[in-house]
Amino acid sequence: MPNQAAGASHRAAPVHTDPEDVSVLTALSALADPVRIQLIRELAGSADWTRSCGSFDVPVGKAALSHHFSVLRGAGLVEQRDEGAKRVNRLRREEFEARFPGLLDLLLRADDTD
Amino acid sequence: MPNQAAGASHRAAPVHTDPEDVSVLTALSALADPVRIQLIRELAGSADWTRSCGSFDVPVGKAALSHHFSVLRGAGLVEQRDEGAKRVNRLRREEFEARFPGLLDLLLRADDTD
DNA sequence: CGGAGTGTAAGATGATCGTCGAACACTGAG
DNA sequence: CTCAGTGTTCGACGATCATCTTACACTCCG
Repeated sequence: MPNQAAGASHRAAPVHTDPEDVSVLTALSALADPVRIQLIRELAGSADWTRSCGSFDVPVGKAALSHHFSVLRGAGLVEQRDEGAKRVNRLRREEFEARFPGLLDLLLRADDTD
Repeated sequence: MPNQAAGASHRAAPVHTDPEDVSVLTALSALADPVRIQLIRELAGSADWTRSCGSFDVPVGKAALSHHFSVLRGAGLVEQRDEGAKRVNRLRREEFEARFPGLLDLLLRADDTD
C-alpha cells in the first residue's frame, strides 16, 4: 500500500457526496433542522479543519451528533477527514454555493434561530 | 357591515403570514416536501389568481392538499382569496424574495424532482 | 499493554409528519 | 330548495425522523 502523509487512519473513510449530485429536496431537508443549522453556523465561523465533531455546542448526545454529520455529508455540505483520534470538519462553501447559489448565505445571514 | 366588492364570501378568510415574520427554519421546512415543491412550481407557471386549489396535478387527496396549502400560507409563500365557491391562489414572489433572496429562484430553476 | 478520549453502528422509543376517509360548511346553478 | 362542486376540519393510521442507550472500533498516551 502507498505511503500515507500525516493524518493516516485505519478507520473507514467517511462517505461524501458531491454537491453537484445533490437534489434540491435533499439540500432543503438537510437544512431544515435546528441542530444542523447550528452546526453549519458554528462551522462557518471557524477555520477549515479546526473543528472536531465533538467540539460543537449542541444539545444532543454524540450518537445523534454523528447522525447529523452523516446527513450533512450526504447533502454535500460538510467534508470530513480523520486526524488522529478525531474527525475534523470543513464547510464546503464554494462547492455548495456553486450548486445552490445564495442558499448558504441565507442561513448564515439570518439572525433568527427557529 | 361595510359594503363589499365583487367576490364576497361568508366563509372564514384564510389565515396568512407575512414573509417578514417567517423564520428560516419555517421557510426551509415548508419547501422540503415534494408535493409542496410541485405546487409552487406549477403556481409559478400560472398567472396570479388563476389557479384554484383543486386545479393542481398532485397525487394526494383534497384533505392533504388543503393541509399543504395551509403550510405554504404559514410560510408566507402563498396568498389565497375566495372567489365564489373556489379558493384561488397567488405565489408571493416579490415579498418572499425580499425576505429570502434567491430561495424561490433556486426551487424554480432546479430541474430535478427529488 | 491498558486506559482515556473520540466517533460509529445497531436497536428501541417517542414525536412529528404526510396521508386518508368521513363529516361538515359554503357557493352557485337548476 | 335541492344538488353538485369545492375546500376545511377531525380522527386515525403508518412512515419517517431525531434521539438515547449500549456496544464496539480506533487512536493516542503513559
